[in-house]
This record gives sequence, structure tokens and C-alpha cells, in this order.
Amino acid sequence: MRKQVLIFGLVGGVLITLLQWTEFHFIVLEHSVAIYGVLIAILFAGAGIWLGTRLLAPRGRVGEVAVPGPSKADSIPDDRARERLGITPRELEVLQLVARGLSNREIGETLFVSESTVKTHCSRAFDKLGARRRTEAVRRGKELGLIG
Amino acid sequence: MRKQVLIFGLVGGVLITLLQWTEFHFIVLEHSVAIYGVLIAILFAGAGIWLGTRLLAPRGRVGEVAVPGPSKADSIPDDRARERLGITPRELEVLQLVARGLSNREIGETLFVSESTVKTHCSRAFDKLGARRRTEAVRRGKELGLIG
DNA sequence: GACAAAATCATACGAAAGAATGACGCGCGA
DNA sequence: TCGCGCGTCATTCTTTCGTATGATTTTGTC
Repeated sequence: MRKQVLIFGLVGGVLITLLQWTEFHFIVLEHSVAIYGVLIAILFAGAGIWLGTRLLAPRGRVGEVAVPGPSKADSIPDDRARERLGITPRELEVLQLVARGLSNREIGETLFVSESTVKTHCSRAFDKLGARRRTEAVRRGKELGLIG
Repeated sequence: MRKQVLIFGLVGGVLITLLQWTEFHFIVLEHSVAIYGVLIAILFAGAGIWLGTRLLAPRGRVGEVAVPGPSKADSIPDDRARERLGITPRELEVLQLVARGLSNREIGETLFVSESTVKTHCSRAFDKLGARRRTEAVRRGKELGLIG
């Protein structure tokens, strides 16, 4: 199933155990249970945000994540040009972020993938575009109507 | 600011208070503090997911109206913007070649200067544009009407 | 379930790019 | 004539890019 859910569960269990341990041994001896609650609340709020973003942000059709950019009317011509060049949706997504001036690292953070993955997508996209640099790829992409 | 954050905070406070209340009056009388923790964990995990999605949904950096206006019939459309930013003519020249996807070496060959010189111009231009990468500089340049 | 296409990630290595610094000459205005 | 902006160039160093290679995991389809 979703790997994230498992991680969430595991980490959650560990955290609770850990908190209970500290609770029973140190904190509660002098402070109220409220501290315990607040700690858990903060931790799980953060964990929830992480889970939420990871679960619902990426993974979608083409320009769904953070790249609405041009009007939606462009999503169709985009797709034709894209398929004609054999560029995958993900590759195009990365390419659009490249065109926005993001570094590979930033793109990875935006799409919740590793920098390695971004590099792979970039390389393949560049190859399919006949570009050897990212600036060149951006230019070709705009010429071909791939990018707004 | 983010309305969601406020709501999150308020709901969180209410929940904690409420949980504390119930804790002290009913549950803890018969069960361990663990139940308290698990409840808070679940609630805030859910809240976190909600916050996370809500926070990331409008993450499209909208306001990207594609074409920047200043490209009138003015024979010198970029000169005003250029001077306003303190960018020298030579720097702009280099920047335009950068936008064409040329490498520093190629730019040097095109302008009959060394690669070092190109790098210097680039660095200064990037600085004046508030860009940290050439792709970002190109983007900013287009937004500001510096490059066609 | 098997299969193919996509997507993910890692590691290593060479090539660019970029920052920082210092230097030199030229033209121009005070 | 001096100062200053601009253009030029080099060197050193760090960071980022890009390629190559191989592997695993999703995911949609038959």
C-alpha cells in the first residue's frame, strides 16, 4: 500500500512509546500531563502535515502540482507536443520547473522526490529535446509550445 | 496571513483544553495516560493532514500571467528597465545570450571575449537581478522586459 | 498474475557554472 | 589630472549540472 502510511504508523508508534517513556520517567514528575499532550499534538501535527502533503500533493496528471502557470487551455496542445516528442508527463513537469529557474534540489523538494530523480528526468528530457544545457532545454521547450 | 493557520491554532487549543477536561474528569480515572496521548495524536495527525493539504493546494505561485507587458514598439524597451536595475549594456548582452541557451564558453566566442569575462558579467547581472542561477536570471529578465 | 512503461533512487565522475578576489586599461566628467 | 564606471582577464575554490549505469518500485493493461 502507501509506503508513507506505514512509515507514519511506525514513526507514530515509536514516538508515542518514546514520549510515554520520557513522560513516566522525567517530565510528569514535575509537570502536568498537559505537557505530554502538547508535545504529542505538535509532533503529530507536523507528522500529519508531512503525511498530507506527501499523500495528496504530487502524483497527478501533468500540470497539477505546483505548475498551473499558463491557462488551462494550454494543457491540450502541451500534451500533443509532449507525446510527439516522447516526453513523459513527469519529465515535462520537471522541465517546467526548470524553466521557472529552480535548481534540481529545489525541484526535488517541490515534487517530493530526490535530486537524483530530478536529474534523471532532466537528462531524459534534454535528450528528447536535443538540448545539452537546461537553458537550452527551456528555450526549445518554449519554442515547441511545451512550456508557457 | 494564512487563515488556515489561525483556524488550526484555535481548533488545536480548543481540542487540547477539551481533551484535558475529559481526561481529568472521566477517562483517566479508569484508563492510562496513553489513551490521552493516542487521542491527541490521532486528532492532530488528522488536523495536520488537513492543514497540509490546505496549505499546499494554492501553492501554484499564481499571478504568473505569462507574458510581461513591456514589449512595446519602443525601439528601446529594455533600456529603461536596464538602467533602473543598474545593469550595464554589456551585461544585458551577455544575459540575452544566456537566455538563448548558450554556455559561457560559447558566449565568450560569440562576443570575442574570454570565458572569465562572461562569468564576471553573468555574476554581476545575476546579482542585480536577484538571481542565483542562469535559468532564474533568464526568467527574471523576461519578467522585467529585459529580454525579448 | 505477467508485462511494459514510468517513476523512483543511488553512486560515481567529469564538466560547467558561479563566487570571490585582485588586477589592468580606457574614456569621461569634475 | 584624478576619480570612477565599465570592460576586460586570471586564479582559486565551491557548488551545481549533466551523463552513465544499474537497480527497484509503481502503475496501468492485457
